[in-house]
Amino acid sequence: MPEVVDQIDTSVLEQLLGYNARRASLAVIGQFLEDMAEFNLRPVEFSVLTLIASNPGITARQLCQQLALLPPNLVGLLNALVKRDLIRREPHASDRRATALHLACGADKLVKKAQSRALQSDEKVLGHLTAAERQTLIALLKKVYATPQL
Amino acid sequence: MPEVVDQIDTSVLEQLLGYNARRASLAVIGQFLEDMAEFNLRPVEFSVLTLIASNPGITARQLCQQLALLPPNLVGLLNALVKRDLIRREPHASDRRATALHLACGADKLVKKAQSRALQSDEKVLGHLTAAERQTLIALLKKVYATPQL
DNA sequence: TATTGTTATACTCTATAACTATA
DNA sequence: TATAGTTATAGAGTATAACAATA
Repeated sequence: MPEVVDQIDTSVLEQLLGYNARRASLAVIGQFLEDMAEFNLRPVEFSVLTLIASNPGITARQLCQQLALLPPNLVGLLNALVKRDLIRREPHASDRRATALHLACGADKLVKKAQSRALQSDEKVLGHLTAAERQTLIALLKKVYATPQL
Repeated sequence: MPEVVDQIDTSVLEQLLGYNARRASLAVIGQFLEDMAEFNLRPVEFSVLTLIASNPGITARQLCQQLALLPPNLVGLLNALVKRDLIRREPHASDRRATALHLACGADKLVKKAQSRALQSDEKVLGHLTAAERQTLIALLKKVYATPQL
């Protein structure tokens, strides 16, 4: 039993998926936060704006399902985006309980810029991976979460 | 512009590393929490115990660096593990400011069981991936976080 | 009776400043 | 002067219960 630890043995942790996934996520999110600071967008806000841009009229419930958010936690986020004139709430066409979410006029420009910046952020983190490796990585991540766990 | 969204278009998000990494992490951590409930160990507690087991005498500062924790947030976690008789704090051999962390007597048995269970948990999440795919996934995740971002 | 959105609230996780004792 | 550990505290993220309006 060594009295003083100099080199840390992480061999057990390093073979576990969760440990590696968490450390990779920290690296990706850290770079994302840095690159998105100019737009003042956190990852969830970026995802919400992107889904609204690609799916005009989407409801809060659909956003919650897609992004694994709980409805009470989405309310304040949407309020903030409305206050920043990035989105607007409109009456839903067929369900008067729901609200249809749309980008505010002019917000599509900012969203496009942010999306381009997000791709650049990925580029930084994945810069030392080949194109094939990147595709493989994303495909394998999808395979992890896109399958019913039964 | 569709009035009602039925099928959600996630094509933009799905090409981004952060989105896929987050969803994969949620799946992995969810399974981990379920499988570790019997031991009442959260992911961070499991990692701390594993590092102490593999590195007897490791200091709190070394744990913080390895697991990306902030010192104030580790204190309570270690206190709880001491109270549960899983670890003990001992004087450091060469630095009287530091404390050397060790597993408590008998805790190695629980840690080994938990590590075995963690591997089983990975097995569930990765069950539909081939052995080669799993190795590739972990290797690529390491490549993402183990490289200087410059 | 079930669902959408909302309020209020609590619990966990993460972050910062400041202190002590040692180096 | 710098570092290891600690305290107190604040903020962000995530969770449940309950309500009004609508299906």
